[in-house]
Amino acid sequence: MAERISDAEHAVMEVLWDESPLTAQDVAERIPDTRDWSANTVKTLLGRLLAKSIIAHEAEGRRYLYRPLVKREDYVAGESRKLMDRLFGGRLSPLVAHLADRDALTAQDIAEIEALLKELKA
Amino acid sequence: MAERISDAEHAVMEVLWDESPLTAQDVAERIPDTRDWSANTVKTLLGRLLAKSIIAHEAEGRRYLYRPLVKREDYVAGESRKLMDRLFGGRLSPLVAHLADRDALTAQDIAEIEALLKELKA
DNA sequence: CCGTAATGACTACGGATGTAATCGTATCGT
DNA sequence: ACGATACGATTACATCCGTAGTCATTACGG
Repeated sequence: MAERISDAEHAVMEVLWDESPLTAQDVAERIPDTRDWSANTVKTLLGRLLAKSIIAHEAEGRRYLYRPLVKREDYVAGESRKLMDRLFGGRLSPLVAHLADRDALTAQDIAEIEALLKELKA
Repeated sequence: MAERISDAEHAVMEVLWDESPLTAQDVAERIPDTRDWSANTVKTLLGRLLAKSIIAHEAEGRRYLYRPLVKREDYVAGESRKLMDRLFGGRLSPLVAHLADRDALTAQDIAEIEALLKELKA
């Protein structure tokens, strides 16, 4: 189950998380243009994701409709945690400190995070 | 310059960031036991990091002392930003929301982050 | 019915990665 | 001086990844 999603595969997943089920062609069309992929490339990636049981497909006539089996939520949670563990000893505050330091924060971000924390304390 | 550091290479870097310069053998000894690597494996990784100019070596007698050329700070910043961009549209607050939600932050974590934000607003 | 296009399956292939063995040489102990 | 040893350099090799081409089959237009 805990199969790894590669970078290219992730691009496919983002499409399917955004909308599903989709045919292979639909997926290919929705891949951001910055990735200049042939339709075949997308099909290969769908095949690999299938093999890893990260997505599933059901026949629709002579082709397939693809849908995610893994929730974006869970993927994102896993990746975030891995980063936090690997680079920040599993603690969130150093991560925040780090990014905050590098001026990744707007005033709105700050307000949002503060609200969040207030919520947590309550 | 912007050469990628693989996962195995990262383990080597952590050792060198913690203490340097070190000989290949010193590095091998300091690799966490969970990675059950032969000394040769470590040397291969040092060689690859050298090739990518992520570390440097200077002769010490008939062997080398290795030291990082890239600061951990910078590496960590890059990785954090990549994650944030890839999964959270480049915004920090959803990341915090996510991790906060999934895992109890200690009161201390909360306090630390709040202090940080207060600092930023000032 | 027949050629053509669409579609999934299979195959390809260079580069990165994880993990090491082997080789050549310099050194150290005796 | 000689054999054992310690090192770096070179080579190995299976797997994964990015990117795609080719093949077989089926449906569709004419």
